[in-house]
Amino acid sequence: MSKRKPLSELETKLMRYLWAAGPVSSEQVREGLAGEHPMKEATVRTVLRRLEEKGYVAHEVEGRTFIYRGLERPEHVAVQAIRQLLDRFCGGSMEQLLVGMVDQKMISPQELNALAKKIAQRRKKD
Amino acid sequence: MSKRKPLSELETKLMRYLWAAGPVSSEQVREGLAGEHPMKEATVRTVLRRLEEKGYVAHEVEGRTFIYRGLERPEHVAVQAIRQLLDRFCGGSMEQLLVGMVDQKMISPQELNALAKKIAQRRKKD
DNA sequence: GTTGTACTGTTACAATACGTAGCAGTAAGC
DNA sequence: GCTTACTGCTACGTATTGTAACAGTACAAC
Repeated sequence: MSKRKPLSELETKLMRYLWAAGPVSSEQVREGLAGEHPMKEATVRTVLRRLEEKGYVAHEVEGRTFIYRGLERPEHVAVQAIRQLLDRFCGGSMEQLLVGMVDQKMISPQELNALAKKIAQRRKKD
Repeated sequence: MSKRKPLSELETKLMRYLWAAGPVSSEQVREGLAGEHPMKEATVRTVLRRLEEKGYVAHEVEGRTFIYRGLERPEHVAVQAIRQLLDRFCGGSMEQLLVGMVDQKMISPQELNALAKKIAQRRKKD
């Protein structure tokens, strides 16, 4: 059940680029990240391959070129990671976690309340 | 700014024990985890030392013995990790993250709403 | 149809991180 | 002094990560 290997630092960078730029070739990835993190093209391909092994991306062949795309929305990856955090640090208690967020001023009680309402509202339209 | 190394699997186990058991010696940690994860005492001490280097625990000397304690509440460690997740995967948007949680049925809109209210209520008493 | 060219497939290797310890040193108590 | 109970320092195999070269192959252009 989605007990996937976590993303390393560099892998995360590539994923972010994939999510932002949509389906791209390895060369495009290299160019896109050249400023932030220069790599040889072979390096990029290795990381992409590993990402595919880990199940985060897939590729399709276009002509002779592999076009990669992220398999999941970033929020989903984040949420899966949070699920682990919950178990590991908060005994699975979502309340504890939210309280912690408020404590650390990650979000104010007002904002939290407003967001919760907003989300509930939007959900009603099913 | 709190750009700390993350906890490994085993390190997390030790932290959980420290949080649950309060200030303890390395030997106590070993005994406490003997069922779940048997280790030699030297191993326990190495992990504790690394935890201290990473800034998760501190020790004080009692007689000849080091007594370790966790520096932060577990929820805080979780929240810090979430902060990173937010930046890395949701462009810092808390809303996106909460929506993701609801999408993946980590929490229902109703529960979220109720918790938000509860937390806001409790906060008012300052 | 030979020769580049543009890709992918395979393999390698150094640097960390992790789990697991051993051994040396030292202070305390007997 | 000798033993005990600790800590300090060091080591080491394995896995992961970042980095990449080299080999093979198919299309493209002569």
